[in-house]
Amino acid sequence: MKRDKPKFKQIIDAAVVVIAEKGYHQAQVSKIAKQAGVADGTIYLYFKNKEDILISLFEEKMGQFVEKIRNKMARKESAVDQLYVLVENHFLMLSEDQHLAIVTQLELRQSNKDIRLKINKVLKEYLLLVDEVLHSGVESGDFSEDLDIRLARQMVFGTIDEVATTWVINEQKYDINKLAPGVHSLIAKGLRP
Amino acid sequence: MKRDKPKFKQIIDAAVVVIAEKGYHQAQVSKIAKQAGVADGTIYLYFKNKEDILISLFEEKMGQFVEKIRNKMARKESAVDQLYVLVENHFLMLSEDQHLAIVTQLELRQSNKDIRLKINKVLKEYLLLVDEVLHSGVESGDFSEDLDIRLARQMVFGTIDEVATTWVINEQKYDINKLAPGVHSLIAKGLRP
Amino acid sequence: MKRDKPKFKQIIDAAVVVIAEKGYHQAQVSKIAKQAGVADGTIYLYFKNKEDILISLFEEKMGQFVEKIRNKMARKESAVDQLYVLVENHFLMLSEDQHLAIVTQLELRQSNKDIRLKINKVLKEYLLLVDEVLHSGVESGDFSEDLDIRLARQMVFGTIDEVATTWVINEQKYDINKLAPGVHSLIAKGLRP
Amino acid sequence: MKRDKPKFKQIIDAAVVVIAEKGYHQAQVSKIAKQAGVADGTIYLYFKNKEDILISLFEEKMGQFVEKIRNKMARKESAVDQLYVLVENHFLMLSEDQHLAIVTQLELRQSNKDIRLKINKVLKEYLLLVDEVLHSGVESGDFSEDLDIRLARQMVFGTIDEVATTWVINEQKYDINKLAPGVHSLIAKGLRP
DNA sequence: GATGAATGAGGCTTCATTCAT
DNA sequence: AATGAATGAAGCCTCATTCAT
Repeated sequence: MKRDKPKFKQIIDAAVVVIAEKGYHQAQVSKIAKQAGVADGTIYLYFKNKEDILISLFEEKMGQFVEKIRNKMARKESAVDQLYVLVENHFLMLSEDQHLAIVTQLELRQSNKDIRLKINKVLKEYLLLVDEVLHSGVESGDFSEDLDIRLARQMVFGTIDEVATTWVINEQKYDINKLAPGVHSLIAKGLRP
Repeated sequence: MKRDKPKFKQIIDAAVVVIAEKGYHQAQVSKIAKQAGVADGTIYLYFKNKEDILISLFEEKMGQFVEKIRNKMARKESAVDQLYVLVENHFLMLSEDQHLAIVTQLELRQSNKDIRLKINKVLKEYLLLVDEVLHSGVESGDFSEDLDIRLARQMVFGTIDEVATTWVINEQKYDINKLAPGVHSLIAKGLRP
Repeated sequence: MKRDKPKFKQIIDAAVVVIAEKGYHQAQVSKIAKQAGVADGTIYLYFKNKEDILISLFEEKMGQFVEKIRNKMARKESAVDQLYVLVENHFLMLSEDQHLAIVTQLELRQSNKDIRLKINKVLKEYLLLVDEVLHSGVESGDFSEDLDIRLARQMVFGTIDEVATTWVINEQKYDINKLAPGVHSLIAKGLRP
Repeated sequence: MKRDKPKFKQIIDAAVVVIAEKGYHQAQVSKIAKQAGVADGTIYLYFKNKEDILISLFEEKMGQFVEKIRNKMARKESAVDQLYVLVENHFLMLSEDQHLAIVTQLELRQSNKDIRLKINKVLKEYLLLVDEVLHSGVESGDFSEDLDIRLARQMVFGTIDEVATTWVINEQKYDINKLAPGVHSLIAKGLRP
């Protein structure tokens, strides 16, 4: 499987660095190849085309992201606590990889519609995770029983995403992890019965 | 003043239509010129460059947007009611101009970092409006006294924006105006003392 | 109409020169543009793509070719004489434009299938001309009454084309016009009753 | 000798199949290797480069072709009969290997000038065969004594080749063997005293 | 003021060939 | 002898912007 070969990850990591440092439109395949330490043509042994690099990048990183959060959330009982884990780790993981934060919050958003549609599919996994917490919260009575799950999910994701994007736009000058309690509080209160 | 000449608005409106219908990356200057009924070169009598069209577009439309909402909000006394006016009219104005909704929620976001930074400056005006409501709500005791205004603003805007974007991605199939009460409720509860 | 603008012909003539001198695979668009004295992009104001240059080239030149020969043939009464005019002028026109001869006999034949199919359509016009002569010859009794027109056409064209190609491969060292009587004699005898 | 090892022929036959089925420009070395059931690198143990495959292909196939026809022609006495054998077997051998017919009549002609020049050298053997028939015909009085051998050869080859090419372009829909008498008649009459 | 023909820089991708195993 | 992963050169086309009319 291509995804398991070292060069696959090597190229994806190179793409993250190049896009973060040079910007989406300045991230030529040749620059990514150079950063990865391979020839231009080698890229195409592992990826169909440039678009495929970006989508794979998102799949790979977002996949780990969702899995990690899912695991950590499983250890908490209450939906409110799970929600805290979600917010906390979302911020934690962005702050652990500054390049990736720039790429996902800013650069990848200027990709064309095709790429964004495929990225959205990957994102669905994350949104499903949010839905699960919301459902379980409604059932346990932690959250309002007439919660519109779809709207609530949009509030949760919209808020977290906006906070993250603002942090990246401000060049990650402050510690986003410190914002987790405040964000969680705003969200959790909105969801309460 | 160029902004007041008929062709200035004519070109901006043409840009909105072309971008909404063809997408950001297919919105060439020549297409905008054709839609506006002027020659390519004429564009450059009214705008410095293509980037300037997009920023002016956002300034023009967002300016009217903020002004209208500000007026309507002024008629309400409580911060909670003002917040409702904000949400309601944000959705109302997007639903009144489907092309503009597509442009601001989807297409303009794939512009490069430079343009997005300048757009963000225009957006500040709107965010200030949110801040005002939040401040007045804190002062009146409607909202929690230890509200982190910055975070709260990000929740308000992030939520509204995410709801709007989701609606546009879903091709405006449902009536976004009907979502205003639910969105307001989620937000307002989050802000409560 | 684009075909009538001076730059259209200018670019086609440049293409003939470049292809003849550098060869089909070395005839980059930028070289053609340089030879034509225009910018690379200007090519694309007159032609859809590189393929379109080649097809237009063939259409333009072959069109004139067929028309001239048709006019000259009209002045002759007997099919045998018309056939002589055909052979004579085919050779004459190739010898008048050495570059074009190289392009049509050698270089254009290494184009891909798509281009060759479109070139074949243009060639049909020429083959129809041959068919007309053959038919009239059969009717007048100059040619055998059980002539298989299709086969006869293939002999006529195959022979003329082979003679022309051989002449070009031999770098046009001898005067191809002098071969017209011999070629005509071989062909005409083959067609006789 | 490399030519006698099984893989040599195996690769050439694979090349014929791939070129016939995918077309000249889609016949990458890797596809030929796959079809031959060897690794890409193995090709280069038997051939200097890709060009060498194509030329060897033509040599190999054309060599057999000429030899077979020469043998069959030897059994006939008169030049006219020998000419019939030539035409008949030329068509017969093309119709016996449809892939090879496509390759020699259509695909190999889009190779670059270098390859085509080398192919022409191989073709010389065949043309010499034609010359021999023509000479013997002139000597025996079957053909005109002032026959221009060079021109006559071009007529013979040009006609046969054009008939064959037309048949391949028409996807070998009809039986080319049935055309041999007609073609022979056209040619032989042209050569007569 | 208005036009629109002309400009020209810039990057993704393919594929013949090599060479360490 | 055989493999196949890795290499890297090379060119078509788009489109924002200019400027002579």
